[in-house]
Amino acid sequence: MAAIELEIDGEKIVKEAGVRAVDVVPVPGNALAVWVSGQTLDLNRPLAAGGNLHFLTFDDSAGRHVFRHSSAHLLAQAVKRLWPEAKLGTGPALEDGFYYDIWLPEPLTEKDLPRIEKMMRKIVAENHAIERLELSRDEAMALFRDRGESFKEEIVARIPDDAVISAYRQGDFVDLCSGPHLPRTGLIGALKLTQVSGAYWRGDEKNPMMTRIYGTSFPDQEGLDKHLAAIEEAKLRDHRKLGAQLNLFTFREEAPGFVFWYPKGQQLYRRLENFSRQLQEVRGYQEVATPWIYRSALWERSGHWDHYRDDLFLIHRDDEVQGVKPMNCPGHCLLFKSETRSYRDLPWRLAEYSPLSRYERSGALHGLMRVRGFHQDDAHLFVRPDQIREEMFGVLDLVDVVYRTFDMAYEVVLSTRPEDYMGELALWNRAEEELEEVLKARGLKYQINAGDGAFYGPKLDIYAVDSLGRRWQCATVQLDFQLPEKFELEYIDQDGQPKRPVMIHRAIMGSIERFLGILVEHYAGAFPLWLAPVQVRVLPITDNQHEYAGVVAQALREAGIRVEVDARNQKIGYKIREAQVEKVPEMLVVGGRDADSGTVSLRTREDGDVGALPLAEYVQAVAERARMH
RNA sequence: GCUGGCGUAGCUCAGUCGGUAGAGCAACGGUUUCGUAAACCGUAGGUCGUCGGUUCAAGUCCGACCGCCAGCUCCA
Repeated sequence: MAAIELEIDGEKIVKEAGVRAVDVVPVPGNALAVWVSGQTLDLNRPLAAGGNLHFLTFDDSAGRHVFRHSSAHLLAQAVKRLWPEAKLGTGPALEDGFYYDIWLPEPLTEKDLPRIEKMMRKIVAENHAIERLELSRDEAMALFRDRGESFKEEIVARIPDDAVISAYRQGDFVDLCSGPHLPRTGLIGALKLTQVSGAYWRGDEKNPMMTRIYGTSFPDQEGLDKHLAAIEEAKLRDHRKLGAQLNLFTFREEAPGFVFWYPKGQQLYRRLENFSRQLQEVRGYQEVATPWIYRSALWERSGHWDHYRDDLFLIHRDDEVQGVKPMNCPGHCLLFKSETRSYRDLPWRLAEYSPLSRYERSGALHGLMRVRGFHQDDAHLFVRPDQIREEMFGVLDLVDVVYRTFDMAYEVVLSTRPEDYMGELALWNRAEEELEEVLKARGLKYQINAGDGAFYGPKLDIYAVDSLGRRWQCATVQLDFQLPEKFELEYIDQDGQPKRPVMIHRAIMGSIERFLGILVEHYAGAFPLWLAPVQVRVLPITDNQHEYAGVVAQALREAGIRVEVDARNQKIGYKIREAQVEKVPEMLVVGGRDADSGTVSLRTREDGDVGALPLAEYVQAVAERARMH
């Protein structure tokens, strides 16, 4: 056998070809798989050629992926033992767990999960070696036919001719899989099945419904416990739950998908909207308001009728059909057209916060995150082609200010020309180049999703990262070369000739409803002082301090602070508890001592009792704190 | 929209075998006047999601519909 040279952590060793990574691993316990020459391989896979070996552990995302993928196989093996007539679909690893789609003769419920977990643990204890098999297509077909795995046969049939067909065996179980996998089932130290639901085979409603079982797994119990605690934390932060507890909003079955804002929620909502107005005014945006119902001819012209019709709320009156707007762009195009525009008028930046409606399918509705009636911090920029770069720069600046204000990091994805693009290729190329230049000029790291742009222009999607590390797509910036065509928009250029402007669709928060939902979860309902619907609550200790509490509140109101007095006949501990539960940022306890000396005893949501200070001093300080954002 | 689960007081939930509705919190009334996370006593509150069916009798069993939850799908 030929000798091959392997490099591990900078050290070179020479071995015979066919040596396995597991034979040369420096720390045997931790390694789950190996990264060599651009691919992850099983530790047991014989190495044909030399190269740089990097051993993957649970700390590597690729290592976790292998671990969870093997966990999915373990799940399938357990289910097959319990229900031999089960037929396997597919079972991939997820970001922090795994699932397996399995056809079963009877539906499962969560009550069945402990039984399956128990069987999984048994198979872990049996500690089977996990072994890779390479098969010809005929062998693979025969193998899965014998086992009654009709879905697997279907997958085998779809594998391209030049691909290697592999399967993995562990004890009595074999699954079609390209791998890689853990060397032994015994490595899966802690696991939990989390939920069960339905999913169509290959994601198509016309196909049979499979049972999808979700789970997660870790090398040890500690990791699993931490993960489950994090899930609990996320549940506690669920904006639907907090929204009800904090009296921000509610939903009613009389209007599914539409929000009822309570005064405190509306206060927050207005705050966000005004924050956006304030930023945009400074940057030369002009706010407009355009109609919210248009005759169908408008939607035909804009292209919505063809592409978006099922999502429109339609109104049939007087033998004609009208549609409630799902977005503002057509209205803004009509405004642009209403006068002759000069090249000097551009860029023209139109902002609008009007209500928008989209008929989301009933199963898609989800609290504030997916509604049928909403508003966006929407704007359209009508620009000359030579202005694209500078305007994009300005938009990204706005994005940066907004997300920094809410203490959120963000990630940018550039989506480029799809195959079915429309418009001039030269314009596309130039625009894409300029977008990249702007991203680089701003020092932003970005990913490219080649071919994922809209047919009418390339776009930037911006993902906000919240305090739990979750990503939310909020801001989006889309160049549009098509809508100006459809609406025959023109400006008169310097040379006296009519030219076609480019449109930039952009939203920073996106849907303000949804953004507020994200903020509720991001802050766990404890909004920073400048946003909090009630900034200060005054808590008189007895009825004797009601008059003084009124004086305190009035002084704060005059300083622009949103303040409430809790004048109920309750003990101070009760009032404090309630204010804490409602996450009021600052509480002022006022008793006889304070009334006599003109002080307030400050207690903050985060730090508890701070102590007494003169009223005037507090008013000035809190007004200062409330300004910072 | 599809599959599964759920729907009882404002909220969180109990309600056995089909026999006619229950608790805590909140609300309201009273007592208490209190210094940093829940005082005490009392009162009131229900078309058991809606409609239909089975039954002497339905919160409970059956069907349809509505809404919510999870997932799928969708999100030009």
